[in-house]
Amino acid sequence: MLLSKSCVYGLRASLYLSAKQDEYISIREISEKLDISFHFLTKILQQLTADGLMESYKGPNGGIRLSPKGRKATLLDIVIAIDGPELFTQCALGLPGCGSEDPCPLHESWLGTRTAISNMLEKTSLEEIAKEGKQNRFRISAGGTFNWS
Amino acid sequence: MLLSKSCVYGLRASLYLSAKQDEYISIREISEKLDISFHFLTKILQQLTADGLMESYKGPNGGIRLSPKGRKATLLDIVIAIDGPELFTQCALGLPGCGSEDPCPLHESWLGTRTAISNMLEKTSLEEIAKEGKQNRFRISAGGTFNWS
DNA sequence: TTATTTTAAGACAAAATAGTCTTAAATAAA
DNA sequence: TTTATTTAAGACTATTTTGTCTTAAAATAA
Repeated sequence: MLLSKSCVYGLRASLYLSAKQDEYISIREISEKLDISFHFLTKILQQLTADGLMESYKGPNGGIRLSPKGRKATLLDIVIAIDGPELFTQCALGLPGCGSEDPCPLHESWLGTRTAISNMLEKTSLEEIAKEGKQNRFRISAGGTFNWS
Repeated sequence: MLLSKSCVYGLRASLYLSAKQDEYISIREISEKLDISFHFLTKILQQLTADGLMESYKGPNGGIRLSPKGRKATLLDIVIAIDGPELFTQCALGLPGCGSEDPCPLHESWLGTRTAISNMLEKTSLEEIAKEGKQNRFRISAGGTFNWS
């Protein structure tokens, strides 16, 4: 699996929030609409909040929203916040000493491939994806029922 | 992580065997040279044997070797035998209904990226990598002590 | 103030992955 | 035949990831 489940949940929730305005959205709503365990999602979003990508507010009409930083962020920022940077820094075979001077058999092509992965995640901000989403009605749930409006 | 640990161990053992002639190599030797748990490696290699990519022989001077099929195989064949094909067939967000008619935000670029990954793993057979390895002395262990000879 | 709604935090459980250990079966050599 | 060497098989443990549940803390409104 390229991305952990936690990471995928974090990405989908970020996409959900990107379609909303600045109001706080309850995690309960997100978890129900995207069919993700509420408590599990809460933990993941706490990470993103700690990272400054989201802002939360307690109490009635509280919830979570993307911070300004989060709106400018790309999917790569979310992935690194949750799964860490290893995918984009390490040898494909996990060999500590692998490098251009002493490469594993995959070294050269892995450099290109992992750049392709990071480009894929980096090329558009959440803000921009939200715009495209409103045009293209991108799927972000298994049921495909999310309304980008 | 792109590949599971089991998968990486299987790849490194395959590369080790690719450098050898047709004789049986003991799993003990591979596990010591590549610093992989012996019993764990045994299980992984049993999978590859069951898949017809390797051949094993019990008893003194027994061991394991690549089958003719295994010599012609690519790293992609090893990866699919151990981690399964999901990485190359599924949506990046794991959404069941994602497809060109109803895509997730990553759908289009993921098609290209996952092809890049599979090309990376598919472009050379173990046989060919072994030739290159003998020229380039590719690293396949953390210590980097493997002798392609 | 009191009750309600929400996130925060952390204990706990379940499932998947990774790793260890013991015994069985096959083979070869003494 | 007996012993040693090797893979096969499976029970078992440890760790990581995923998921659940309870309580605390903050905020709002009655």
